[in-house]
Amino acid sequence: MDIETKFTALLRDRNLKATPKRLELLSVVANYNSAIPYSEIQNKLHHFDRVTLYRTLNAMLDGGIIHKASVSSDEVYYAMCREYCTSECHNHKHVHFKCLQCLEVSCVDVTNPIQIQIPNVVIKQVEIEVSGVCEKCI
Amino acid sequence: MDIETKFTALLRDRNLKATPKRLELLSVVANYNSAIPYSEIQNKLHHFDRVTLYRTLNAMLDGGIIHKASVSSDEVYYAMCREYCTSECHNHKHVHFKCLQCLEVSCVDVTNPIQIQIPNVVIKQVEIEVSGVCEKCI
DNA sequence: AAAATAAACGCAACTATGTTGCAATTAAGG
DNA sequence: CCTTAATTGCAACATAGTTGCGTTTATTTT
Ligand SMILES: [Mn+2]
Ligand SMILES: [Mn+2]
Ligand SMILES: [Zn+2]
Ligand SMILES: [Zn+2]
Repeated sequence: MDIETKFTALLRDRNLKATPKRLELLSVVANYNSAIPYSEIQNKLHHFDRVTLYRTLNAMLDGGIIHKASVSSDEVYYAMCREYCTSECHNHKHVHFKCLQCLEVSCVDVTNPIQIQIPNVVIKQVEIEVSGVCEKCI
Repeated sequence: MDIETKFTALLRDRNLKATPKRLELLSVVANYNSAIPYSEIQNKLHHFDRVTLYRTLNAMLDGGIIHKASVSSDEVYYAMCREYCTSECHNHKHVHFKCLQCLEVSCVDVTNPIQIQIPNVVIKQVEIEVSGVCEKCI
């Protein structure tokens, strides 16, 4: 089964029409070797209307198909969800790493499970954003 | 030594003039019982010019006097720096917790040190954003 | 295969924050 | 009190977010 068929099935599974725009956006996000910055999506999809891009991204986020990987509140990055996610629950066990040199953001699985405890508090979600220097930039 | 004198000294230490605007902003941020959302700063300082607020916040961030406590990319929250920080290095050992119920964001010290390791990568900074339900909202 | 329908799309319009330049004001030091 | 460099307010521009609405289209129904 080719990637386009896969995306079509994925979209329909989330009750979203498999339109050319959505398939194109997904292929752009999926084919990027790391988390893709918003500006890069714009570059690659400059023929999209601004609002369409906005709504398409939101639909994918809401459908649990992509997720944000923003690190340190500058540009927003997007990456495919690997696990099964929904709008309410993005089940990511990984962390986001941003290289301060090449500005690449990637989703990284950590071996040792992160244990965070806060007294008298119910923890629902933990997001970890790591920055430093990546393998290529050392 | 009263709080205003303290802030004046703090500003001068970072080579920033201790102007009434800056002292007022700092007192607003410091007197808030948790991390203060941007909109709340605006409410309390509606007599500030938009650009002045923008530049004052930036000066405080750059001077390592306040820091951002943004959680999940909605509104930006600000809090006083407790440790000695600079623009390049905000030395925060704490995590940011956001209550999904009351939307309060707070800086929380964690007892057990968080250990994150990523192979072939130099880690410079780790930011942890926790969300859930706070003590008051349980 | 054609028709029906609900969703998706493009365009216009508006809001909000970020950002810069410049002239006027003001804090800090002598 | 004077000087000077920093700070502030205003105007102006940029960009992302957001909504409404008429048109188009993917998918379902006949
Ligand atoms: Mn990720
Ligand atoms: Mn904090
Ligand atoms: Zn790198
Ligand atoms: Zn709460």
